[in-house]
Amino acid sequence: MPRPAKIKKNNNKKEKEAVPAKKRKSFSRLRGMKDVLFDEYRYWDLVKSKAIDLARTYGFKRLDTPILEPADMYERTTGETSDIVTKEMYAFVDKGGEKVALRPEATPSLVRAYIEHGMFNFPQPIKMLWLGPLFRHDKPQAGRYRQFSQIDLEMFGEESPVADAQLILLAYNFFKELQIDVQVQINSIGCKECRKEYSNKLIAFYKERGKRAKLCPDCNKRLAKNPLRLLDCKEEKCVEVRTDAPQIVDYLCDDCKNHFTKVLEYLDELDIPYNLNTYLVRGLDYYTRTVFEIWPMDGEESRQTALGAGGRYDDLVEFMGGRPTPACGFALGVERVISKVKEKNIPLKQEDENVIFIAQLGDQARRKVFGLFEELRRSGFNVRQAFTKDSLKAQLEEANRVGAKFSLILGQKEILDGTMLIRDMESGIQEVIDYKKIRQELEKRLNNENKK
RNA sequence: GUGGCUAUAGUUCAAUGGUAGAACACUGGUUUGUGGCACCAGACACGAGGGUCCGAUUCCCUCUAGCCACCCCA
Repeated sequence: MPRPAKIKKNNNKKEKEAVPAKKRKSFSRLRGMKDVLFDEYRYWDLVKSKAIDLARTYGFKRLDTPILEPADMYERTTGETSDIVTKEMYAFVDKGGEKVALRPEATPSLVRAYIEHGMFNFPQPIKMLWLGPLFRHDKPQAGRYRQFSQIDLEMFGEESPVADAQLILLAYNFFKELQIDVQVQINSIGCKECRKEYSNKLIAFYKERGKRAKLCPDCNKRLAKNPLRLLDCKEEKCVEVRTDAPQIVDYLCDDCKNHFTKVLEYLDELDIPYNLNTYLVRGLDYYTRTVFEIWPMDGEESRQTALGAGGRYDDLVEFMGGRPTPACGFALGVERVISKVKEKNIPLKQEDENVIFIAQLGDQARRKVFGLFEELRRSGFNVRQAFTKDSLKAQLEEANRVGAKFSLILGQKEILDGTMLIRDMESGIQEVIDYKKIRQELEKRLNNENKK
């Protein structure tokens, strides 16, 4: 009976809309969202603490901003034509009728905070370290999630090229210390004035006869909307046309050229390997002058997803209603960095050392040992326990799992004698010790360990 | 948004048009006051819906999800 089958097939498509209404017995993660479980979290700790330590030594101070912000803040800064805003933003109207968005990037929030808290009255420059989740409704892929995290470093109120170079140095050191080989791609896209001039030249170039036909459809649109992005296209035909295109470095005004030259000089001075990439333009509207990306130096050239990116945005503070304030910054993609760390098999810190496990038998012992645990913990010992378990076997299993060096065991017999057992977990040898001398005994044994 | 590959236990993977296996992990036991090793036992899976068929985890379709590439981006 093939006929009923067809009818049902048609029904199937209609059911598609009804799926969410279906009763679900269990729940699963939303698309593109990740749970970070215990083992994975060790990598997060490594990456975050590296960023925090490094940033602190360069004088960056940490701050946080809300996850929810006014949606139009991004529309007006990130770019009304950018994919981030037009296609990927989690935006909705809240109960108060306000159009809000889950932040798709950090910089606008940080600029907003700078202005809102009158940070121009603080000693300049303001150096910020920010890290947290961002949201973009993308199609999930390698190194891309709908909720992802960035580490952001921003510097406000400093026009000097030293600032640019220092940020790049910081980013470079971050990767170096994580043992990830990277290369800095760098370019200058000038200021409002010289970029405009270059932009016109570029449009003129691409409008020369025959060229438009060779470009991909996207690039034809870009020509009207955002001509700089033509340089970014990876389509073979477009790359070919591009080779003869005018280069922005030749059109920078004196100030911009001077600024960029200095940035490069500092990088030379610091021995940071960089590639002057005249095709590098960033996707966000607010960048001026220096722009850069951090690329992994892999054998495979195919995947050239940036691990981090940033640049200068000298007009943004004023544009968002603040005083004219030069600024620059960059962002690192935490998930991408972590996947590189994993790829390189970079060793994580060792698990806890010198763990003392406390085991008990019977209610009376359990009660007594509660106090001992607290006492030892306060004295700085690395203590562990499994007081919910009754059998000694189960407790020693746990001791083994956490890699305990010694286990202290208290049972009825020991309570009566005023003693406790100390078991060396490696050798299995155990001795009876005076309950009152536990601390001394532990100190003695741990000292001996360290001497070895 | 477009395209390719995939979907079996907690994990990594098998097999099969007719009752789905292993390894590791987990729980219990050998040892009712002693972990690691060993041995024994146990629990746990065919992503969802539909079709073909006597019978589908297997073949077909749709959906969903994952991975990957494009777009874009960190």
